Amino acid sequence: MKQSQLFTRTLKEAPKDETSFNAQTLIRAGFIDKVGAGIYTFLPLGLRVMSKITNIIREEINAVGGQEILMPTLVPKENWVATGRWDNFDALFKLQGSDKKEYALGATHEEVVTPLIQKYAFSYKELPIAVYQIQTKLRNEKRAKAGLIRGREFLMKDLYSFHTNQADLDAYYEKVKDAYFKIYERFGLADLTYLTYASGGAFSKYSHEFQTLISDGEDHIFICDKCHVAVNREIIEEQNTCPVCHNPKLKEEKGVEVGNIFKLGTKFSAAFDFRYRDQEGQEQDIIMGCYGIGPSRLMGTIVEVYHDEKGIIWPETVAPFKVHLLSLNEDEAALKIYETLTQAGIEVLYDDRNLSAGEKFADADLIGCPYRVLISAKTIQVDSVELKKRAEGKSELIKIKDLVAKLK
RNA sequence: CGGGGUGUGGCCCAGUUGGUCUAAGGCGUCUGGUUUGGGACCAGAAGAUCGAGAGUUCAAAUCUCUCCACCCCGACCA
Repeated sequence: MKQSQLFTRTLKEAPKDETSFNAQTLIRAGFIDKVGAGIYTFLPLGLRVMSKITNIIREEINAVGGQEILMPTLVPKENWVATGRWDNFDALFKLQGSDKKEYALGATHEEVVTPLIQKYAFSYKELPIAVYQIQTKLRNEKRAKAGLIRGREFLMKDLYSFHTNQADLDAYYEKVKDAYFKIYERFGLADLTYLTYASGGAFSKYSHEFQTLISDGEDHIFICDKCHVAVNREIIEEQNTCPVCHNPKLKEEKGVEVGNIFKLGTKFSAAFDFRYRDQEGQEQDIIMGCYGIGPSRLMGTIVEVYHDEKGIIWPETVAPFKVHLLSLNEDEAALKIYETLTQAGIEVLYDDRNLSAGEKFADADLIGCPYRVLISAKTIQVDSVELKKRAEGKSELIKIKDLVAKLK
């Protein structure tokens, strides 16, 4: 991509109607645009990052047998009434169709997925089933805050599993837990992300959150350094030692919830009277699990974790482009390198704009591609370019002919 | 939803004891030229119903009332 053609551009100063680092920086760097409180447009750079994030999630959820579907945003009132949430879920956006029929915008999808699976899974032979979607969720949060961390409209991967018995759910739950850590590992967040014990509601002792430590986090958690697990503030009263090793010395930290997995038991299947026939022909309860992870929130979290005073430092797995190519008055040679790298399958953002060197450097640091390739009169004299990692201070001269191999 | 704060060209902001505001400056944008190793320089230009509405006044960005939007703290986050 040539930067002269990229929609949109960077800002020198952040708009003052955001104070969180992730929102300020993503807006300044041209990844997102703010539409209202907790409502954002994802611009080309931002959407590229989002696609990288969702693809990684997709791969790992597919690997544990999740099948991707896409459910509607518009969910009829009767579905919510069936589970009692029409009146109890106060973050629902409700609206009325031209036929006076009422709907709520999808804030979560147990109300859609449960009757969906019910139409197909009559027998133990069909089970277990796990389906998921990556879809925009709408929640009427009383206070949106912290940029992408808590929006009123946000992207969510929600996986739902249906089982014939508790042991099967328990086993699958552990598989998904492992998949989540693989996902965080690929975002470079595994070290900072703690499996966190949270309230399990009526059907299990605990649910599990995945909390990533950030200085600006909205949640308070109590971590055990030895076991790399934590306890959420809501249950610290009853669980004041490490749930794994019973270490009583838990350290309070601030985190952001980047995932949540939940054993739902029969709560939703019962609401829809969803049962199956076992081998003896007897009717049995369906046991459910649900597993959420928010790609847009993750994007904000990654920015909160990976940055310096100059801008973002994207992990290579989610960077909008791998390479930012800067030309200092060597446009002809730079274009050749751009084409060579692109043909080699390397994602390049080529800054072909007629700007001062300092401005190009500043933008490259702000946008945060992992590698910066610089070509100037100085480097061209020795048939080279200067290669610098965004995360590191030093740069090295690389022969132009070796560049593709170096970056592959 | 309770408390606090802020609204002035696309962005940052000066002005807010009413009058000299026909609203200043910086960034960005456009035109022309000179520039190019860390946010260059010169010359010129465009761009604002001062968040909205109502009111007070000879006179309102400035005072009053109502509303709206956004930010922060808290509550909430099934």
